[in-house]
Amino acid sequence: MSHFGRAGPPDIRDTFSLLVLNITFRTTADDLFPLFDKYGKVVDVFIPRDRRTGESRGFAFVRYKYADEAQKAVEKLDGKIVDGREIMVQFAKYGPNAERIHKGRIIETTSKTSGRSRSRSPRPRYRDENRDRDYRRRSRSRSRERYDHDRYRRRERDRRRRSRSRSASPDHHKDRWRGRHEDDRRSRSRSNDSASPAGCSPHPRRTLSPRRTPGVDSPDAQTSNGASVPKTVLPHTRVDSQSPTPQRSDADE
DNA sequence: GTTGAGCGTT
Repeated sequence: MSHFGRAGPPDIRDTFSLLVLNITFRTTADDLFPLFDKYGKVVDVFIPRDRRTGESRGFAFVRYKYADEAQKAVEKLDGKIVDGREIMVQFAKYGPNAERIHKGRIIETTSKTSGRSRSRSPRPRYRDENRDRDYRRRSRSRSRERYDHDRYRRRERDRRRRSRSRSASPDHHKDRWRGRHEDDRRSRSRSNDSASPAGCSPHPRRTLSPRRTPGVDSPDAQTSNGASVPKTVLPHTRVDSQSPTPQRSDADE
């Protein structure tokens, strides 16, 4: 819907993509179109938004037909206050296929792309010396190099679910959260097993149970009882990932 | 209702 009625990339044959950063989260392509269209022929304006939340990610792609117009728009709209925020307009360094593009234009053909190598690390070359615009306020942009895109990923996760600070008392909190957010228990389950600070959540259940697999792993069970007892899985397992019904299991109040 | 580093879709 963000497009002008087009589905997917319309035509990126000789178009120049401009990356608009620092835009507000509520800025839509319709708001940027008239803005960029005034400086040149805008072929398409696309604003990547989250698949889950559906909100804008804070940047947009304005595709121009000519480089001169795009360049002009960069100098004109770069640093412009849009929706109360200072946007940053610059040529896209990466194409839709995560390929290197020159001046917002794709230099390499998509057929030549051997996999989408988004590794943009070993390329701290030209950055802005080519740009005619002055350095206005790029204090964080510099430091951004040292940071990896991991931070970006982490931020995305936070977007979905607030920062779950388990530093407090996850014991009683966990129970409450489990009852409210059962859809995210999968994520927490992985983390809780991977990262478990000492003294936070001891897992005595990890110890070998006296009876686990009757007849195969626990010959002791049948020998002891003298007969294979069809004992089902005990509630001690407490699997909060396959039990959508948090009925009384181990913690009966 | 929030946040703010970074590069994209039917």
